[in-house]
Amino acid sequence: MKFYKLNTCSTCQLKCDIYSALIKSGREIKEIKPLHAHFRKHDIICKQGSEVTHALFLIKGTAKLYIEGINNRNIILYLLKPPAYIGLLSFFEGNYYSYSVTALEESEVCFIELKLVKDLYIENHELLLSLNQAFGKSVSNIMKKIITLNQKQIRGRIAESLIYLSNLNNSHFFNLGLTRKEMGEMVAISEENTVRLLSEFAKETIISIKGREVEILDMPLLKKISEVG
Amino acid sequence: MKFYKLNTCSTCQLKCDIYSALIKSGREIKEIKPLHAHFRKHDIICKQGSEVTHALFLIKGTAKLYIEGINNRNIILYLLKPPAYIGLLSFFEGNYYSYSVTALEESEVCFIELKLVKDLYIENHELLLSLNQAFGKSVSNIMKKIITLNQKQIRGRIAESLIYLSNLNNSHFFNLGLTRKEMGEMVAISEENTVRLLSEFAKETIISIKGREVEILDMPLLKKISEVG
DNA sequence: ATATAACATTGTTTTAAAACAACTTTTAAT
DNA sequence: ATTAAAAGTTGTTTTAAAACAATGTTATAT
Repeated sequence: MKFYKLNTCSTCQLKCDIYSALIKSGREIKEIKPLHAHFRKHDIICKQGSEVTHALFLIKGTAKLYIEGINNRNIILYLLKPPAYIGLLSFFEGNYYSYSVTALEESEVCFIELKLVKDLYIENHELLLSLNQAFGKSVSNIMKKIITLNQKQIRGRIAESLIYLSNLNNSHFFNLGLTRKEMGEMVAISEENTVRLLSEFAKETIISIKGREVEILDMPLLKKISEVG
Repeated sequence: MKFYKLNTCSTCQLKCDIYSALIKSGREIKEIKPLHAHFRKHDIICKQGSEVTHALFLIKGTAKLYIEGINNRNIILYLLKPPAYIGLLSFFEGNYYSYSVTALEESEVCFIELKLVKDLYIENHELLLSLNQAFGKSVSNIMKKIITLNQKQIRGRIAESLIYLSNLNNSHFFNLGLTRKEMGEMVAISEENTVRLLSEFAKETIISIKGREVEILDMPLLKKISEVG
């Protein structure tokens, strides 16, 4: 986190659930004291094992959420684009993050004091329910991920992550936004095999790839590959 | 589920959080209409993909919670012993179970209408918070599991599951309660390698095993093996 | 009591994917 | 503009674990 500034919700374009809850609660906006922090590429937004002190909300940019494993090997669970709760999975869990989040590009994050959020959702169960919804959705995705990582072959796994990125970008044409290594970390594949498979898919004209610019040429086939394993 | 009976909370020895919330809410106990169902060994308590209609609470017995993967290959996430919320992870998520739960021995499960629980926790955020706590705890365990499954070698993984079972039973001497195949499913190892490793550990006098009766003889070494990978 | 199915074991072969190595290209910093 | 450091690529070797195969053992049901 290189620099940050105090912000007010009034000037923030992205009205989050917490803001709505605040308004409903009849409290003063100034009570919220949101801190907007800027993160540069590669900056750590929150660190596995560290204490959860604020609710974090991604306002701008992209970030990767990953578990830090053994021998500096990471597994990326998913990518975050605004609006997104960053600390969500660790939020109810307890006091420490069970994963890390790092900015993939210039990003902006709103820090809201945890105590305030807790006070708010005790008054306003709608907020809590909406947090729970998002929470549960993540869990469901993680279940699918466990199966993918353990039971699909690398070809199917790479196919799957290409589909994931295509959905995330709402287009068959998109920029990876990740290094080949990170791309591999999304589905627990070595960097080398990631490169190899992307080239393979390109040679088979399933995708076209130039640098990090990808176009999916045959989505049905890609889906098939991803399903078979 | 072979047979079941209507029960009242008054006769139930295991006073759950839902019961406490009900009392606090000032409602009548009879409102809760809990259905106690008996399950035999191998019976499915809830099925991946099916609708979530009740809150399930394990009262007696043991059950395995697992994801059904590709080609009938399952991954057991954890075992359940009373008192335990069964449907918890899918509870907030939405309408369908993202995993299955099956009884490992004669078990008893209390079914409580979902609507009632939701009404209750909207009135009583303590209930919701306690559900969330348990929920978050599960998530944290799953994170660790992902790393274990992907980054540890089978020796380390078997060591880990032996430690897990030892903790679950609060003793260095316990009955596996699982077939070798299921034991393997806890850490994504083939049945054959599971057998092999258990014999190997026995030969190295790290454990002693006769049938399903296990005694851990050298816990420090087992922990070391589990940590190294 | 006997048959049948489920569970357990052990040695051997195959295979998928990592690791290694050597090199090129791109990007960032001074 | 030059150099250093990331990032990307491709062929080869190694390895861990699954799959296969064959057989033994223990439950379970009739």
